[in-house]
Amino acid sequence: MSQMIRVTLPDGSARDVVRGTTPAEIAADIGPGLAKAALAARIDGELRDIMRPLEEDTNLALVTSRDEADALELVRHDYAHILAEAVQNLFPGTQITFGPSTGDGFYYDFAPTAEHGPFRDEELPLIEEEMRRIIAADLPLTREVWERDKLIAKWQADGETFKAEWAAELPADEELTVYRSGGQSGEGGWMDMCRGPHLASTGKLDPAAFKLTRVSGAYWRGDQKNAQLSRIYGTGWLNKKQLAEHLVRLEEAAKRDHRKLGQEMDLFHLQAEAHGSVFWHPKGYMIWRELEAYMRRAIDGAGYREVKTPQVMDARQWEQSGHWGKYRENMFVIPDEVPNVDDEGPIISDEAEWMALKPMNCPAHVLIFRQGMKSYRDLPLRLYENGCCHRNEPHGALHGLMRVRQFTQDDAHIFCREDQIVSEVQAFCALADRIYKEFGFTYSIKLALRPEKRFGTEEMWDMAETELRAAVVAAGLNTDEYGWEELPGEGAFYAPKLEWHLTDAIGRTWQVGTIQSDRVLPDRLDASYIAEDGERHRPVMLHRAIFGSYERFIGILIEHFAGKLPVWLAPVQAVVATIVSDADDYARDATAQLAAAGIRVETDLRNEKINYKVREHSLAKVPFLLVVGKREADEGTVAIRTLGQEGQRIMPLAEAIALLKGEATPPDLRH
RNA sequence: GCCGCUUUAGCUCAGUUGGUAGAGCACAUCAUUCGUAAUGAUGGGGUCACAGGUUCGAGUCCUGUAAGCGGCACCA
Repeated sequence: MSQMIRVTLPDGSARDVVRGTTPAEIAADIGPGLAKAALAARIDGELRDIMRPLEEDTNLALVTSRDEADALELVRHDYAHILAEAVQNLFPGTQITFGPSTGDGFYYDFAPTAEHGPFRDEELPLIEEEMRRIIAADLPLTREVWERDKLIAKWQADGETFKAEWAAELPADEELTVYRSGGQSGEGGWMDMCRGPHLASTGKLDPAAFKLTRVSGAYWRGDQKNAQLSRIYGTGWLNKKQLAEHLVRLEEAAKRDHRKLGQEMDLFHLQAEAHGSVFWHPKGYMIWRELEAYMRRAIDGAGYREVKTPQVMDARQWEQSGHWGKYRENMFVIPDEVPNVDDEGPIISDEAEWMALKPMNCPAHVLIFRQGMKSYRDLPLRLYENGCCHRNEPHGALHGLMRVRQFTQDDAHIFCREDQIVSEVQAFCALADRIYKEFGFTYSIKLALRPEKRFGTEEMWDMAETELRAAVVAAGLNTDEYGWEELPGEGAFYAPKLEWHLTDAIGRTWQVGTIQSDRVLPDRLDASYIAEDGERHRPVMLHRAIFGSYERFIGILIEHFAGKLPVWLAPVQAVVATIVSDADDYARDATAQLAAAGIRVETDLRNEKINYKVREHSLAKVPFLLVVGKREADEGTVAIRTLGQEGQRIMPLAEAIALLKGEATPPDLRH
C-alpha cells in the first residue's frame, strides 16, 4: 500500500500527499490566509472535519465562510455543542441528549436534575457567558471512533442514560463517533456523541454572533409518552452583523403579526369567554365577505354546487362515519334532551342521548349524496359548503386566527368514479394554483401518507396514495420549487392528503389547501351510484379545500401583506378627507358618488389638520386617501394619495372614481 | 395536554426593599379652519386577570384557577 495519496482540488489541480494528511495541513500548505479561513472540508461531496486525516485518493474542497450555507450549518452545530458544554459546566448532573442546527440557529435538549427542574429564561445570560468563556478558551475539538459497548458503558457510568439509550439503538452498521473539546485525546475535556462534522476548535466561533433566545419543553424523541426535556434555543451566525440583521428581521416580522394588526386595524378580537373562537368586527368581516364572494365565483366556474348542512348531528351518525371512534377527543359533544334546570344549572340524565357539533362536513355531504338514486351520469358530483366546524383543539395549539376551535372551511367533496380521480385531482391542482397566484402566494405541496390510526384496507391506501402521487407528477408539482415531499404517517384516518402550505411572517408554515382521496367514508356511510352495468358501485370521495379555513387564510393574508391588503380586500378602500370645513359639502357629494360606484369609502370631516388625517388613515392602511380643500371643491377635482407612496395626483372626480373602480376589481374579474 | 414566561386605564407600558396607582396615545369638552405622517388647553377614566392565603397593611410575597405569549405534542 502506497504511503502517498492523490488529492484533487476544485480547480482541477492535484497534489500528492502522505496518507493521513489532514485538509487543514493542505490548506496551510496552500497559504496562511486559507488555513485561517478554512472551516471544514468537502471530501467527494461530503462535509467532513478539517482535522480528519485523509486515507485515500479524494476530491477535496475547503469550506470557508464564503460557502455560507455550509458554514452556517457547521457553526450552528458547534454552537449547540458549546451550549451543552456550558450547561453541564454550570449545572452538573444535567444530562445531555440531542442538539441540532435549525433554520436560524440551534437548540439543545437537556434532562435537568430533579432539584434544578426545567431551565428558565433568566438563566440564559449566565449560560451565554459560559459559552463565551468556552469560545475564548479556544478548545480544540477532536474526533474519536468508539466501540459501541465501551461507549454505552461510558455513558452509563457518567449517568447519561439518554445518550446510552441512543447509542444502543443507532444502526449496527453505523460508526459511533465522539467529539471531545479540550482534554487529551481519549480522555478529559468534555465529550458528546455526534456524527459531526465540527470545526477544529471552539475559538473558530464568533462570541458575538449568537444569542440564546428562549426555553421550551420538548419530548424525548418527539413523543408525548416519553420524558419531557428542557430545550434551550439559540440563534447563531457567522458574525455579529448577521446576528444584528436577523434580530431586526424578527422585529419586522413581529410588526406583521396578524394578531397585532387585527387589533390595530380593528378587524377582529378573541377573548377568554369564547377562547378559540373569533369575534369578527365589521372591517374584518368585510375581508371575509370578499373572500366568500371570490370563492363562490371560483367554484361556480369550476362545476361545483353549493350546499348547507346541519351544525349538530346525532352521535349515531358520527359513530357510523367513524368520527366517534377516531376523532371524539376533538369533538364538542352535547346532550340531546331538554335540560332539567334548577338553581344549580342543567342536569344531564344518565340516559341522555348524545349529539355532536360537526368537526368536519364530509358525513353531511355523503348524506346529501345518498338522497335519491345517483347514476354514473351524475358523476363527478361536486358539493361545496362554507362549512362552519368546531374542533376541541388542545389549548396549547390555539394561535390567533391560524388555529381556532370554530372555523369555516371552503370545503367540497367530489363524488366520482375511479377513472375520474386523477383528472379531478389535476383540475383541483390547477384551480388551487390559479387561486394562490391571484393572491400573490407561493406555496409548497406535500403528500401525507397513511397514519397509524386508520380505516380501510392496505389495498385502498395503496391505490389512494398512488393516485394522488400520479396527479402531482402529471401536474409537474413534485419538484423542489414546490417544496415537494412525502410525509409518512401524517394522513387523515380515512384518506391520504395532498397538502398545500403557505408561510407566515416569521417563516412558520401553515397548511391551507388539501385534497384527499377517500374510499372509507363512502363505504362506511353506504354511498353508491348505478353504473353502466346496472349495478351499484361505490363512488370515491375527494375531500378538498383551498383557503383551508377562512380564519387561517385571512390570518396569512394579513401577515403576507403586512396589513396593506390589496384594494379589493381592503375593508375601507378610500377616505375622503377635508382640509377646511368649506369643502364639507363637496366631500359628502364625492363620497356619495364613490359609494354609488361600489367603492367602500368613508368621509373624514373632522376639524383636524390634514397632516393628522394623512397620518391616521395611513396607519389604518387605507389604500387611497382623497384630499379635498377649497381648490378641489371649486374645480371638481380630488388630490389622491396612494398608501405607501409620497405625493399625490390631482384629477377630476370622475376620473378618480374610474381609477378606484379599476383598482378595486378582484383579480378574477380583471381581463 | 406538557414546559417556561406573562396578565396594571380602550391601546402600549412604568410602578424601587410590601405603606393604598402613574405616563404616552386614545376618548370628551373648548379654542384653532390649517394643503399631505401627530395643533394646543382642560377633563373623565383602574375591584392592579380571578379565587384564596401570609401580613397591622399586598399591584408588589405564597398557593390555586383561567387566559395570553414562545416552544413541544396534536392539526385547517
